[in-house]
Amino acid sequence: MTETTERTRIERYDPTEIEPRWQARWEELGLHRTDLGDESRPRYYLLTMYDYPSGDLHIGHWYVKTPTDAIGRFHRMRGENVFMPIGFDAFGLPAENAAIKNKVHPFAWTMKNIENMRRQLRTMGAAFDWDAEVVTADPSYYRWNQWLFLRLLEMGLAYRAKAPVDWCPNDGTLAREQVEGTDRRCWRCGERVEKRDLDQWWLRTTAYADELLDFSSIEWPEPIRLMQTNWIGRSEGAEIVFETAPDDHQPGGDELRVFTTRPDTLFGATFMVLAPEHELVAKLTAPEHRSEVEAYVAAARRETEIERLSTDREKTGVALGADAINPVNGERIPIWIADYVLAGYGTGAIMAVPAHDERDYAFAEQFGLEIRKVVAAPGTEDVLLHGAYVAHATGEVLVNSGAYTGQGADEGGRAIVAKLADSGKAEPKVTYRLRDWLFSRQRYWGTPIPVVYCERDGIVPVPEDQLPVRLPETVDYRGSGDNPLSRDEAFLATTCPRCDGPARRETDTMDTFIDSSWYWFRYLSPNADDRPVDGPLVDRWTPVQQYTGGAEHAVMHLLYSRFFTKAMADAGLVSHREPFLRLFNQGQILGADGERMSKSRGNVQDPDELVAHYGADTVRLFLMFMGPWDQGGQWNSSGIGGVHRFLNRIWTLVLDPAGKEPGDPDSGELPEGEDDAAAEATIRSAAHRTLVTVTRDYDAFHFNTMIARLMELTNLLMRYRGSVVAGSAAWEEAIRLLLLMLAPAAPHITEELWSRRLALAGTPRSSIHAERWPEVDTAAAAEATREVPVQVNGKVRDRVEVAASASEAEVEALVLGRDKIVAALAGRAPQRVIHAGGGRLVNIVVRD
RNA sequence: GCCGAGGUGGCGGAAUGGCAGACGCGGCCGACUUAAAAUCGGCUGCCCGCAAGGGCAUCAGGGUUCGAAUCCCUGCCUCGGCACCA
Repeated sequence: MTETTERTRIERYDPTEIEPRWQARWEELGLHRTDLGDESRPRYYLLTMYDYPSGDLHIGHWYVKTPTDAIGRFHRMRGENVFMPIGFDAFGLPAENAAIKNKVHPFAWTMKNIENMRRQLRTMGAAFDWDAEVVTADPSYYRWNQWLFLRLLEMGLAYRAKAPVDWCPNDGTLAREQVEGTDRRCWRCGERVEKRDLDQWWLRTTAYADELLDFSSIEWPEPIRLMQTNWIGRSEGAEIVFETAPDDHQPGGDELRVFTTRPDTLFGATFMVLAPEHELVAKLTAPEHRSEVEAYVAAARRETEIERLSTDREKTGVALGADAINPVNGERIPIWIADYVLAGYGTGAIMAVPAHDERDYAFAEQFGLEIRKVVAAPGTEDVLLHGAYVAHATGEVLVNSGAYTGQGADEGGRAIVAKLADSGKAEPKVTYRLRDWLFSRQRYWGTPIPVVYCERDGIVPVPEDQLPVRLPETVDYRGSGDNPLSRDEAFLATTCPRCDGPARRETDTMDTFIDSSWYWFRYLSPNADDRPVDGPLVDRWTPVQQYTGGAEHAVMHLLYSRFFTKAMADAGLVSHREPFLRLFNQGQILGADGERMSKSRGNVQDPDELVAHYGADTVRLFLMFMGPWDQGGQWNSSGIGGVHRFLNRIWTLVLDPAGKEPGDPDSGELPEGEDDAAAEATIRSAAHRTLVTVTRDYDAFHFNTMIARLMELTNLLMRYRGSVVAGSAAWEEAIRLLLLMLAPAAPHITEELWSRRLALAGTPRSSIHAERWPEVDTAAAAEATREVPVQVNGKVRDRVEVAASASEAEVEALVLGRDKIVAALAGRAPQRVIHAGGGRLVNIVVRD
């Protein structure tokens, strides 16, 4: 029999057989169940964002989860007790919409999807601890949303109030961050959002505004921190009190408070602008302006329904026919209303300083109002303005500012505030862009808000022992507009817990972001039926060490979770104030067309198909190999064969080291100039050097280069396959290291090969995933010689091979004698010789 | 408009002050095969040259440096976030 036919007997690498077998086995062994009570090892809570059970896993889910799994497996091999739970964000609109469309109950639809996703998730071979699973639509979860809500209510962090809110005709009320784009569309359905005055439930996120700006105890990516910082939008300034001036139609004397970040420009205030919704508008409007003002206010109410093209459209507004008095100089200045002043920010009124604010400048130009320069950069005091001067130059001084003229702008501003403060006309003030979180929703498929409305006692919380307030199972959730729960008389009618009189239940449900604001705590005790979170476990296991997920949640989920953690800390439920110590945002996988993957575009890559063809290990590896994890990218499957071939080579290498490929010209020969000992040293050195970089790459989540290094090692071993050193101690060690290093990324093939090797060696079976991460042998990793590139004036002209231990003087002597260098120097004397990077390179500097 | 990330072969990308293009895809050539596939080996940035060798090259332009894809300045382009927040 020839070697060729012998070779054909080697079993083919067949992931479709191997992978389900090991997945079943791991589950049987409970390999991925975390003993939360194990204190013998350091704990590592690794969290990846749970998913909405839309029904289908797409490649994007794999892109987040499989590298995260590799991180978890790596940490486990490093001796840590890793907890990697998973669950489902199971409340939300798509279930309800699907229910309306297909006439299935949202619960049935959701649970069917979860079933399917559990199956798909298992095909990843990820080490999720399924025992910790939570499903937020389950009463055993959402009752604790209700419990937490009651606690927040007690603490004054939840409240009900009437305010102009964002309203989508399909989806009802929305949080501010759920309204997207200049033209203000609903983040879910894309419909135009309107403003409505409604009584709604709010969470007082603004109570933690300053603390939310402090990231000093967490390691989050700079872009996310910036986005949150900008979203919170802290502005320091002053509140200044203007008074209305008396005139024919009103007596004056009303306070008009404004917030400004530029009190130094107070002398430049030449008019005031109120938001159209401002409470004093009606009172201040002069009779001859009334019709015009009322028309403008009405138009502003419809504003969001009107085509809004861009933020730099023309300014509009109308004068009220009343004046205010500038407290700093007693000057009368006209009061206008305009929609560029927002009712919801600051005091809903501004002092307009056209000379030093672009918007005020545009408005003043539009309506011919006075523009008075009061701040000037040094030497520009007499220069005419051609636009608002807003820059902050050093040495700016006040001009046209009465007694303050000539003072530095900052110092003058402080002095003006201090002076006015004496008479109660000003106070330093900090204002935030952040608003409280509107979390009540007029939909069925969410957590019922546990309060009742009593005719006698008003709003009464449902007592704890009556939780959960369950969602009624049959309800007419079809149709739009009003709230489905309000159509269910049986749900609606109740008695007041306080007076036993007739009462009606709240029919709003909670925003699903409530569910995700604390779910990682619940993973630690998903079945506890007497408390939301387990104090001792929470103390031991949280904050989460590493969180992974998309950056699209920057100002929603990630900010809400920080808020909840702080609120829960203040409620005494947890002992720390930040949820996630380290955050990593992986990039997004786009469709082959460069667009977001979506069913409607038809550009969704189905992972099941790829798994059926190549196996999960190949898909995992390919996703990690594509590029840096935080970068994402356009889907293009054309390279996946290369990764699959890599796994095939490893398979061959391990199972058939002595094989000689038919047609391989070098097979069986050692590289020229290498004897057995040298070859073994080369192999050992390569394996240990690979271990150094691979360890570093796992730590830094640089999976693409990690895999490249393993490919290099594989390619190197491939050159020795069939030679006398194949099967040597060095070879065996390299194979062992290769499998261990690959195990976190490709768990199935490595487990299979590991078990076969153990069987061959007659050693008792054990999982590769229970092995310890190998130690580097630094002596073996060292190389005997190094190659030094030699530059002349920065251009590489030669390379020399020197002993690793060669001194700079030795290298220099050798280099200067080389033919190519002598030629390149062309008789010129070296002016300087630079030995760079600890002997990595030599640069000879000569002058022409 | 403001804030942020980025721009490197035909393609994904590597190198974050020291050999530009690791690794992979694709392509070309060869081995094996009746043949093809699979597999294995070699070559593959562009230009000049038979070759040895040389020149050019990291969006564009300038600067710092012995040395720049990397640092600085100016501009262009792509992607993400924000949307008149006083």
